[in-house]
Amino acid sequence: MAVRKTKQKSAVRDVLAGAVGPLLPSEVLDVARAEVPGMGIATVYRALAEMVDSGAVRVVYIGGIARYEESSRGHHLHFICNRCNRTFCLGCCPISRGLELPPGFSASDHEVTVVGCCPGCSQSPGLGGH
Amino acid sequence: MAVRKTKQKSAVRDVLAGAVGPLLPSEVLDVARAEVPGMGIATVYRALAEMVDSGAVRVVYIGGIARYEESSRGHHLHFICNRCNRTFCLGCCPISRGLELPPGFSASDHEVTVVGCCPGCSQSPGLGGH
DNA sequence: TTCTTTGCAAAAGGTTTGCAGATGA
DNA sequence: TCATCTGCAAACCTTTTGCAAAGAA
Repeated sequence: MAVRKTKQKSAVRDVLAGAVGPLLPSEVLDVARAEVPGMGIATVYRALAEMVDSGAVRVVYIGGIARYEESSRGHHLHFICNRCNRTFCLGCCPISRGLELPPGFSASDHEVTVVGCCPGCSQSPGLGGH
Repeated sequence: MAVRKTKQKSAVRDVLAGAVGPLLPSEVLDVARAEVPGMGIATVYRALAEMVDSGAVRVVYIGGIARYEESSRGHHLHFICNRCNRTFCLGCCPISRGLELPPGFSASDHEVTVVGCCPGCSQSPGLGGH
């Protein structure tokens, strides 16, 4: 079960490295195809799964939809604009600095996602998608 | 498009009222069938959608999976045990009391989910599901 | 009666898997 | 060489939709 290096996996890694926020598998494929024409969606899913397993990539669920980003970016707050549907990575997570749980509960992970309106859409009412 | 009252919708409402945390549609169906034998999953989805639209029920996404709970419970912190896979509603949400966003961003909603080990599983190592 | 709702089955997404051929080491 | 990886297509699963029959008002 030796892991091999392929141009498809490199493409996926490059796409995530160049992204400004977590991406959908379909978005990864669209960009990766510029590097590897004819690449298939199954390959994207398999590459992402391998990277998540190795810890290089993290899954972020926003509104029930999985998106992927480099885990080297560290834990942070995600923001999704409900007009243009774009995702952003904001500063530090507000609950990383102290989360109080009732006795008996221990946390191993947490997710925080904020939904709202981004600066671009705030300035141009009615132009956003969706 | 007058909304009618049916035993199926009452069953869904009763199930959510008796739940200790957000439920999956399939879990709602399992319990609702005790009240309405032969009920179908499509009816559950339609009833839940109607209740979400009316504001009576809220969708909670945990690990990319949609669960439903009464919105009358107010905004709070969700906890999912990674051993027994049960969900819990904990106290107040830690970021409701002050969320700072960069200039230009405005929040209309947010989700916080914590993953970890619940009191029951902490006390009986190895017994949990999954 | 009349229009909404239901259950069934098919359709629709997104994700995963099986397989034969291509390819990295 | 040869085990891993890829692309394709089919399989899966959850959620949605079409439709005829059942049911609320």
